[in-house]
Amino acid sequence: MRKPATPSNHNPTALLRTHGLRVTPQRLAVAELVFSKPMHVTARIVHEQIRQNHPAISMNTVYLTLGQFEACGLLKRFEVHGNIVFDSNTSPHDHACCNRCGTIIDLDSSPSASSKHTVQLPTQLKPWQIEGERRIWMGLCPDCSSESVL
Amino acid sequence: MRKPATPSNHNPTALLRTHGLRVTPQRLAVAELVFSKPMHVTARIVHEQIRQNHPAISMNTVYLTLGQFEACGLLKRFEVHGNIVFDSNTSPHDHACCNRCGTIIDLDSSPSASSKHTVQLPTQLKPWQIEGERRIWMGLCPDCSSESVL
DNA sequence: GTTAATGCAAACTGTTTGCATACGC
DNA sequence: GCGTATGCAAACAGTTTGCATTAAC
Repeated sequence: MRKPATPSNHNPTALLRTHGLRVTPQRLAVAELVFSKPMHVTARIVHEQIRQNHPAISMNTVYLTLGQFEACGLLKRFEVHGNIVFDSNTSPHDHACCNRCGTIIDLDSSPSASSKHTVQLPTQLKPWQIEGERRIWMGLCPDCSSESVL
Repeated sequence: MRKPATPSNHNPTALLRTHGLRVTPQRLAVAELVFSKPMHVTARIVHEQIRQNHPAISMNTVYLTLGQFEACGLLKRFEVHGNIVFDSNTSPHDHACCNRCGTIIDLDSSPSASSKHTVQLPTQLKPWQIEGERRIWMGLCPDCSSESVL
């Protein structure tokens, strides 16, 4: 039995260890949840989900854990409608958010879109030291927009 | 003395009246502040400013008034770092925000930029009913980035 | 006089902090 | 055993709500 050369995202324990984080049941549960697939979660959602198996987990722990995952580069944080949302897809991409149901989707960085990401720094920002850019589209998702017609 | 054909932004009283809002001293003070020039303000900032001349104005009134101005289309609301910011520039444009000092600037909709605004709807969003799009650049403004070198 | 705006206080949400205890290493 | 993670509670900021009073029309 040989250790894999690179830690797998599918092995939360290894993932925590390689980032210098102690492996605790709570942390493991959060990791299993948020790294199981690309997703967008708030602290509240994580807390509710984890509490099903760990009834005693506190919001404090959830916030701390998500913050540490972000500090490690495992999660990205953004805001929508005043809520902090953590995204397990850490590659640069835009989002769309449904104003009615709150669904958030990732937008592909298509070839044309990705060139946008790298080139089009507005000339006004040349004297700035830009660290990143966030773009979010707002509107109604297909489900909600069809409902609103009815 | 003749009434001008179109109400001027420089006449806050007329501005309120043409939008069906009663003219009260507090509302007038808020209007004079936020429409005097393009600016970005939070409810707290408005409250602090107005209180210098209207010591009794409440946060409730500020929130209500800003919300009404938004409903009338006189202000646009966006978020940055978890704060609700009201923008008296209601034409579509992007923002840049300094992560250190919090300064927010408007980005010009240059010819090339404005074409972006109209055309580049990601194909993924075709089944969506998109109402708008927000883009914000984060980083250090010229002042803060030069300080960080020292 | 009718209706809406105001101010006060309280409620509420999301987030952060302090601290004693429990537990991974 | 050492040092960090946890849970609890309290603090905190920003925002919203309820309601009696006041003021605009």
